Amino acid sequence: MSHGVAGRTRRSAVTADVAERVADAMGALAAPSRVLLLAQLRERPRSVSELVEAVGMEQSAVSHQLRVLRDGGLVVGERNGRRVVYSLHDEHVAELIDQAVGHIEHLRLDAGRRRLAAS
Amino acid sequence: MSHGVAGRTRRSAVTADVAERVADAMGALAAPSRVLLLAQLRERPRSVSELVEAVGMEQSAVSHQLRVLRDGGLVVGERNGRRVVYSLHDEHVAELIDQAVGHIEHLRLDAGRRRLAAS
DNA sequence: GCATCATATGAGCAAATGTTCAATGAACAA
DNA sequence: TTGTTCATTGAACATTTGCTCATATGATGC
Repeated sequence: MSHGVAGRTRRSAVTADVAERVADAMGALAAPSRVLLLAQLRERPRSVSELVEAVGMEQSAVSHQLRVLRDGGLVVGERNGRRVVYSLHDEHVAELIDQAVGHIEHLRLDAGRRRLAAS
Repeated sequence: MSHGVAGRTRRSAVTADVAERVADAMGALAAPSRVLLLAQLRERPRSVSELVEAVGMEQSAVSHQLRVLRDGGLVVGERNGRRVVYSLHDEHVAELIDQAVGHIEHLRLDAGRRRLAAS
């Protein structure tokens, strides 16, 4: 965990700067197309053309979205001949995806409870 | 992590439908202003006016963003006299925020390594 | 009733986002 | 070299987002 004082769950304050970076990273997960791409890469590394076939988007759109994911530090691409093989940046990203998907599963359970509760 | 048996990491496939809901939920975390609001609420429930003061946004903007968070199922608001007190929807949301912030801390360590690796 | 505080909501607008189309690059084969 | 395949990039465009301003709603007190 963070480098705080021993033991206690002492979360450092979320400054405007941190908030912006968090928003940036989450923004990378905030498009269905990118979630699909990440889900594919969570299974195993794939080349761009494999991704294109898997998610059914235009090749150009996939490249654009991969760029967003790269800039967000979520995936890395390695050239291999003509192909460029993408994979998740690391285990931590995989966990982040699991957490996000898990959140959805969790939410379905009590959907419809989201309106403002009157006094 | 999730509630699966160890080893058999059988994650259900991420369909287009799931991807869209995940993107929706992450979209709620994809604005600095909303991250700031959530960070405040993670500490303790707060009324709208408290939030306004804490994050330094206009009251109208805060209300608009709270609506997004409500629609996303991340927070709930309860009326208490003239005030409306908001809090995180549940523990799971708190964990999601921690995870997101934790991801940032994690990322700073190897920033600058995000360009496409040439062969 | 009216005045005031606390919050929500709608219109309008600038900025950001996600896609497609067209062009460019990079690796390989003939 | 030329041609082909795989991928990236930029421009244009429609859509969405997040804000401000103005107005509405709701609760409380006079």
